[in-house]
Amino acid sequence: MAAESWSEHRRAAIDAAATELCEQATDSRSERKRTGILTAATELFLRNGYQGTSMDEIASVASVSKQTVYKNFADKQTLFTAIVLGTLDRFGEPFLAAVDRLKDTENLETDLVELARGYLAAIMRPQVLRLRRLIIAEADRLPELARTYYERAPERTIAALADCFAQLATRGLLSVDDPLAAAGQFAFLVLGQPLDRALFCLSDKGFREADHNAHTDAGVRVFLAAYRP
Amino acid sequence: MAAESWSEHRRAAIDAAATELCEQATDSRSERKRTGILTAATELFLRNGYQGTSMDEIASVASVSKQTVYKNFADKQTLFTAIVLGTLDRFGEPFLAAVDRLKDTENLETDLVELARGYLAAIMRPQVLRLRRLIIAEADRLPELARTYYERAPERTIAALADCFAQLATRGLLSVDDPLAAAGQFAFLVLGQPLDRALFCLSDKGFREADHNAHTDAGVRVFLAAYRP
DNA sequence: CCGGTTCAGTACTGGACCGTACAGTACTCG
DNA sequence: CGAGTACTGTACGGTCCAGTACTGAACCGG
Repeated sequence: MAAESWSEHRRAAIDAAATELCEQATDSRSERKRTGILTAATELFLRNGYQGTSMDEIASVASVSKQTVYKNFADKQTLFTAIVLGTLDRFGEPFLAAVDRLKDTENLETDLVELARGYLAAIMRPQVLRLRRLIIAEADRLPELARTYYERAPERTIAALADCFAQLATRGLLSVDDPLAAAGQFAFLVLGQPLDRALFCLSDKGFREADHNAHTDAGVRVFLAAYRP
Repeated sequence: MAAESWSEHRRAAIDAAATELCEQATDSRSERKRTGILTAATELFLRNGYQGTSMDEIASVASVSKQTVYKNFADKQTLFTAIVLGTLDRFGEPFLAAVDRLKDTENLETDLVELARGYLAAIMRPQVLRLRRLIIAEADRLPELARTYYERAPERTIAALADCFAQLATRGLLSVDDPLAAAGQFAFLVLGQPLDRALFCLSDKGFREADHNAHTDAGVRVFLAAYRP
């Protein structure tokens, strides 16, 4: 039963990612309705939360009958997980590519700062923050989903960083004996405080770019102080 | 209106803290009922969340009529904020004292590791984690409460750490020019990854004490590499 | 021990919302 | 163009829950 629900998650996620990617191409009417439901539901879930969003509302915003919603998604949870896993994949990829590029850096310090700034900017986007909060909020009701998110977003990113740091170590640019630990330290030196604050004060725009840059630079400085050969 | 609701929060918090502190002393019947409601509601809110807890349930667990609940607390939100601010004060104090003691350390490295371990252990207690998740989950509905929690828990702790680091700097034991930034870095080197993971996988007991200690020690090592004179 | 207050128990109101049913309409494809 | 499918609109059943109303009983100060 758990496995069945799980494979359903996977399918839904793949569908979501696919439809999101090709936006509104040569799709039949059904497909267009489906994407309309997905975008409307994404918007509403991210803005009003899971409990705060009703299926009637989703149908209304998507300009679709409620019955059509239920024809495409068995129930509210299925729709929700489809959206979470879809947006997850959509936002995660670009940064992983940036991490991979860092392996070949010619100027570690500069590029590491740039990577860190991009990392922070990526995770501090309101949509990403809202998604994070949403999943944390529903982690009791949907533990499987929360775990999947954790594995496919933060953990995956840190693993990629670790891979990168290991590579840099073989090039003699870093001196790390435990790349995974170093990656975690790097991530939370850069993200920790802003992310924590944002989880509580999402509405607050108080953090300006300048602060973020200063914070990021200081974090990288500490990291390099510990791991520069 | 905002100010009024705010002062109500304050009063409720003070009441809660007071009643919690003197446990079950020489209180009149009303007071005993009130504490009963608070403990029952705390238990239920922390275990089942805000939406997952009904006022009927609270009354039932507290062995009290629903009307009595409403006589003591105007509505569900008021009761909730009273509990959050009460438990906040109850859990925050001990660690702040430990931070203060570090100012007079004779062996910085050892004591810093010990402090870090205590910090992590304190924040990884299930009750604290649940409270954190609860507040994050309701941050949209109760932004004022979320902000208050942030200021009185994480921010306050980091400020205390900064104060301590500044003191250690004057003693020549650390070399910090921005104590607040250093405190934030210390905090998230130690807490960041375990806390982030726990927010998503609360049920998962996967993190053992040994892992925590190794993680903490590594974090302190990085911190000292950057800030040792 | 007595008069007023407080409380338990319970029932009720009003509303939100998930998921389904159904009858009629629009679309698609052979 | 016609058969079959998908969609609309609306209404409905069932459930849950916050907050109120009311009655009789327990408590407490004087």
